[in-house]
Amino acid sequence: MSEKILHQKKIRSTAFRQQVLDVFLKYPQAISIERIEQEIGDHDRITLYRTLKTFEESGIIHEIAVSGEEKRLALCPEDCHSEEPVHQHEHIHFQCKKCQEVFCVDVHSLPKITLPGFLIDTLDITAKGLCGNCY
Amino acid sequence: MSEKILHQKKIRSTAFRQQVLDVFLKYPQAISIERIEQEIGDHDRITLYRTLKTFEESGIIHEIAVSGEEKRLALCPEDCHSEEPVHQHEHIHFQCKKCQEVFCVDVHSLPKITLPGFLIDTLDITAKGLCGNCY
DNA sequence: CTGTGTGCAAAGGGTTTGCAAGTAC
DNA sequence: GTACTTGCAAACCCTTTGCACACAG
Repeated sequence: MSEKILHQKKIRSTAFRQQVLDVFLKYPQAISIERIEQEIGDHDRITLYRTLKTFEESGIIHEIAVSGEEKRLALCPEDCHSEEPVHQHEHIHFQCKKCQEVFCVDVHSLPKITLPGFLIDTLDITAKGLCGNCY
Repeated sequence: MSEKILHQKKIRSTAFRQQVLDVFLKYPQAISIERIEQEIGDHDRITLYRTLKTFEESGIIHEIAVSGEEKRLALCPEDCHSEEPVHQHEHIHFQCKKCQEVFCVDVHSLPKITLPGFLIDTLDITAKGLCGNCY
């Protein structure tokens, strides 16, 4: 599975990359680098950083900034071919105030917002509240 | 002005804090730590970090996470009494794709979003596009 | 075989901690 | 006077860079 994805995204399939990608496939939510490190056990941290950077540039994962907390990473939707620094997905992020987990949630349409004096192109929305496991 | 705000927020008014606060008062947009450092000239970096932390805890400023970029800081609305780690304001953030500046923009009402399986409490929205100076 | 990925060492840079001296109130 | 703030030194830790070796295709 992970091997297939790597080929599909046109990057070399190595044991380490498969291992890292498997962590993303295992979790439905957005995860921190710390979590990844716990999951893959003994490893070279430098290689991990380079792997994550490659994944991001290849449109495999995207970064989610969370105010006051460390950033999270999550799988992109399968159809992401973005080589742009900021990926465009039709989804929003949800952070649970209790368990702190961050989820990517697909939505059919994003709300429309207009601001006088600004030309809005894209929306990046992070909702907060309680996830299904916590209420 | 800055002295008044510091008293109002019940923290000691020192020369350094006034200097830092003046930078925020000078800029309408959210600024990076780098920008603050440029503005205040020669200074002790450690004291600056502690000052910013104090400001954040006192509800004077709030942090804005921007994916792939360094975080920004901006003044809270005057009525912010939030001692919570995450402040609640009825505004959204806007980042210009050309000049990269981040603005806090007041809105009368935030859009309503519902997600099956999630209980949404607050929305954190960052719009991207072009600001008035860039189009 | 050739270009790419990996792992180690070292360096870089932002941020935090400890503590003594200075300052607001 | 007392508690808080500042500034310096040092430490921390995440992240990047350089380079030789290993490996995918």
